[in-house]
Amino acid sequence: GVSLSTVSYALSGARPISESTRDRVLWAVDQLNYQPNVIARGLAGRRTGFLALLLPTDEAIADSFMVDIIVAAAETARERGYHLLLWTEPAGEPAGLKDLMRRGLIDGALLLSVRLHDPRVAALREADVPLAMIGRTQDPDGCLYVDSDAEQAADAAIAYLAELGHSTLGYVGPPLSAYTDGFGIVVRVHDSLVKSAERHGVGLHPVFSDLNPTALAKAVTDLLAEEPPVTAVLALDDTAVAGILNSLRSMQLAVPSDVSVVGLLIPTRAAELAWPHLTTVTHDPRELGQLAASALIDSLEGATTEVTQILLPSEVVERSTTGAPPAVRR
Amino acid sequence: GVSLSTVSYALSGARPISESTRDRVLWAVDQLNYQPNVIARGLAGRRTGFLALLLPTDEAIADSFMVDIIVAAAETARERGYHLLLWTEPAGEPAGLKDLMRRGLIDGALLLSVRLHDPRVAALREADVPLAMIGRTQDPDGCLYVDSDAEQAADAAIAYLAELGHSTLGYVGPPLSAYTDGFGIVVRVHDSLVKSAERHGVGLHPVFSDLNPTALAKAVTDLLAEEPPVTAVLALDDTAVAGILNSLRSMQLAVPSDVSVVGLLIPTRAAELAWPHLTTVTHDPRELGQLAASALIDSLEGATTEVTQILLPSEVVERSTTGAPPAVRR
DNA sequence: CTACGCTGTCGAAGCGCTTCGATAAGAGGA
DNA sequence: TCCTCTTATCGAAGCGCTTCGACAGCGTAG
Repeated sequence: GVSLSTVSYALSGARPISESTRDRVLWAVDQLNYQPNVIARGLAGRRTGFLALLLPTDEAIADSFMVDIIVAAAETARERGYHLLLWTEPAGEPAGLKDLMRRGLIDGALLLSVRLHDPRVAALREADVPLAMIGRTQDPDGCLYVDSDAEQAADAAIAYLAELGHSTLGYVGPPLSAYTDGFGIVVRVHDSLVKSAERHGVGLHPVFSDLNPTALAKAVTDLLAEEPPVTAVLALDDTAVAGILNSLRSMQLAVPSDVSVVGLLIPTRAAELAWPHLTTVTHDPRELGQLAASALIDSLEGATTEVTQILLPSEVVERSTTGAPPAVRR
Repeated sequence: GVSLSTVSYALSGARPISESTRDRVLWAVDQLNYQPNVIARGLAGRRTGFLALLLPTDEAIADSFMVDIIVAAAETARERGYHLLLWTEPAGEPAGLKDLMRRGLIDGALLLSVRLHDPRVAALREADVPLAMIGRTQDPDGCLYVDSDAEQAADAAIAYLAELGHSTLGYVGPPLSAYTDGFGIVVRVHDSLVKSAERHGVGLHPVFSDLNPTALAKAVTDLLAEEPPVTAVLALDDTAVAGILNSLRSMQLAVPSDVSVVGLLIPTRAAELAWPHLTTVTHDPRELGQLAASALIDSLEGATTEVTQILLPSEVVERSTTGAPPAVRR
């Protein structure tokens, strides 16, 4: 019983509508089970309600918990009335990305697996598409991001092990290619570990290893051959941790009485699948996805004027792979 | 230099256009770097170019390789000019799904983690939305699907172990809730294992276990306490396999000389992360995603009249966890 | 040489919404 | 009482494309 435009205003609230009219409109909407057509709305308005989730396909680091980030982001988007579009492309050359944006399809983009120098960021900023990074570039000034606080996590791990009495630590990092490719988390964790070890006055031996069992066994052997030998091993990836635990077992070394093991930025689920249950510095992929989607939508809707930059703190959760170093050197 | 409609026909091929005109149009398109607006196209035509990827959030079985399926499906969709929309919702009550369809947003849907009785299928068919299942319902007649051939996989595993000389097998299946919830793959693998064992004249002891190390250790202990004790253990999930291998190690049992272990439907990547490298009946999540997306798009575009129903065969890949049973009973 | 069909092109309508400018109705000041 | 200023509502234009019906131009058959 009202005009088309009145309905539109009643639903969007873009212009004042009297309470009685709005009530009638809402009643009718409810009665007819009316769902506005997303496509038409996108055409007419400037906003489309689509967010792109940029998923690099040239990803070197296997992350079995990526799916948690994705699902959490999708859920958050949906709750707030947005749709998440999956866009798979090599991060190195985001050619298709430019087409995507020229098509006027998306309101914003969520970047996964951000590298220190990520060409996608430049492409998006150039096209003036709002974006949120899960991770961050080397210089994320003025750019919205949600990331793990690698510095804090590394420091917490070192402090914890130092406190336990360990004075010589090993770090099994990803293969060197991950550093040269510029994966932020890898570089930041490594650098922070080195700094923290110095600050806490403990020795740190970093090695770079592929994720296969043979390479990991070699890495562990090398660390134990140091003089003095390491009494605790840190690792960044749940696969690496599994390999390290296996290696130690096959060397007849007990965890944690001979060697302690700490997983950096490992989700609870993974920590509890390991055996013994892994002491970790925590990491919550769902929170990462959820916060990033929220922040992006906030900035899209102008809810916040400031640029959201969140570093998620982590804490040490002691499980069964850590203890005091052995009293007598082997 | 031509009319709007001519351009449209030249690009879509919906009506015959002379070669010279088409060439001019294509040249101009290329010159101007023109990208048709997906939204407008969706509004005007009947097709929108969006496919929904239905991701259940009430999923009981942790599948670390879901992300491979998703990425493969997204890549395939993109190659063929479609966009993949992530739609997360409990599979049990697909209320939001109906809204999605009423909105006229999607051309078709890809169902992940299909259950034997999946309410999503009914909802989609009622709304006349074409769908492709990754997995299949109990009675998938007339419905497009791509699934692992659980029957064949189970039979291959049993045949392989029987051939090696094992006569008493154990199967560590997921918790009973997975059966009552009706996860197709779980039920089919279980039933097929039982049938195949009978056919090959070997004993089979199925146990149902949670995925945590304690429960798995208990399951393994139970199996080894059978009379005669099992000499080979099958499992369906890579997490379960890891737990089983750990349990055996801590019982001082050697793999494969004391006990053989076979992973059912495990991707190569997971098999090679285990230690020792796991003998598996193969499973390719990427192929699943790719084929399902292809099949859905084919049917959307009327490329095939028949209903695609693919059962992907798997084969036994012998790695380092299987061998002949021990000559002397422990 | 005319009539007919065919192919290739064009113009216009419309997909379902948003948004702008305009208008009617009511409130307040002179 | 008349005029002005609000406030709530309406009508119409248009977002960028597809698609239908129409029509011009040409070849072919009668």
